[in-house]
Amino acid sequence: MAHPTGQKEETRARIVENARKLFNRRGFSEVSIDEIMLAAGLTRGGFYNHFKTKDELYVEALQDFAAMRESEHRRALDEGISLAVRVLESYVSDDHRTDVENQCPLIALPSDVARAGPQVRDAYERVFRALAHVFESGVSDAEDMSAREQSLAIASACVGAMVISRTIDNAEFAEEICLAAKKYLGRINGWSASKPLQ
Amino acid sequence: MAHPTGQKEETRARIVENARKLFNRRGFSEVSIDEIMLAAGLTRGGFYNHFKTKDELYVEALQDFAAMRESEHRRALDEGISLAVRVLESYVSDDHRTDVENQCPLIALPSDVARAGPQVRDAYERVFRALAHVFESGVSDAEDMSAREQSLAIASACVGAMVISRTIDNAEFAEEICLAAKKYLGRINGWSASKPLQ
DNA sequence: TGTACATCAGTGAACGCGCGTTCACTGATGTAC
DNA sequence: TGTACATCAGTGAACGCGCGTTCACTGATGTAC
Repeated sequence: MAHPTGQKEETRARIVENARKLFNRRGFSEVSIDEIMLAAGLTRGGFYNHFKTKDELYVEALQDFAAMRESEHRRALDEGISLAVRVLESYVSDDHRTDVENQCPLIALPSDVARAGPQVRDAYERVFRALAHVFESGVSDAEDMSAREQSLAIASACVGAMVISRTIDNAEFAEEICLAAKKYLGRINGWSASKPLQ
Repeated sequence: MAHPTGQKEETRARIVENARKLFNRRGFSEVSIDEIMLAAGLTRGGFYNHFKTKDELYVEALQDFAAMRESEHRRALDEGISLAVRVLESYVSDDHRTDVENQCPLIALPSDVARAGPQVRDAYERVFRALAHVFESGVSDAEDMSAREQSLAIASACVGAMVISRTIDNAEFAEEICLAAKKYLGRINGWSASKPLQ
């Protein structure tokens, strides 16, 4: 080893982070390796010291996000915090809509992922499961619908509202959709910011 | 005019239709003009007799879909048919999920459109408004939420369920999400296949 | 009705360009002695 | 402690390839006479 310990890992992480942000903003195939490396303060050629292919980086970027979210949720759970309300509030929000770089990839990349390989799709599914899991703990089993079923519907509704509002050009209408969805879901579940569960 | 009347229009429509299906399946930038023209039984070079750029075709494909849906809805309205239930049933369904080529572009192309120009995004918005409009007629104003607000939430929830379930690799899970969302939305609104509104 | 001509939808080769990937090289830094 | 050497993360030129777009050409068909 003729290099400082951990430097390679740090560089790799920097590439992944910059890639995630660029992918979020402009999509997988529209972002070149050149751009990613430049954003990370490096040059084209070095990419292949870290990744075998561009696809491998894509998987990595999604897994990274999934792991981050999972550990956030685990931490909150350990502290006994009920997340359902606060996740709904922050996920389906104008801040989240406009913060493109750090947006949830469920929102930023659905079409890209739908056409990608199984590893990429698995990583995406993992992010979705984490989101649904949060809601599952915020609802109760009902006679005609299990908490799990409800959580899948709620999570996909959150994603849908954000996907649509990110795609709509008209900011006012985008915001309206965002707010309507938040209100609708909160109302159904008896959730509100002022009256959090537990 | 040294050519049969309407032939050029017919050819153009064939190109648009094939493009729409290919875009739905694989996305805008992943489909080449060569492929589209081949699918329409023509060769590369002729494309520019019909369109100035590839982007123009993209707009056309979306507008075509929007117009089709709008006229379908108008026809149903004229016949006094309430569409909310039947659109929910058919939109959030496994048939719709797997029929990739004829799928609603709201589901197939959100990320692509989010990065496209204003004309493309306007055409996409038009498709969404048509969907929301259908639901608006199926709900009533409530004390805390107008019918319009509810319809935006419902429409975006439908799209979300389908976007997620199309992206998920695992068919069983995809189907579960689809069914859960349909059940959830139907139940909230007192809609069911056996008990349609009106 | 028959013939010469004009039109233009469609053809296919060619062009630039950008991108993913490869590769020979560099030079800073850790290690052996 | 000081010096020679080995390593390997990072560099940047070069490669193929595919794609959007252009363009000179073709040939079937409608029109003029």
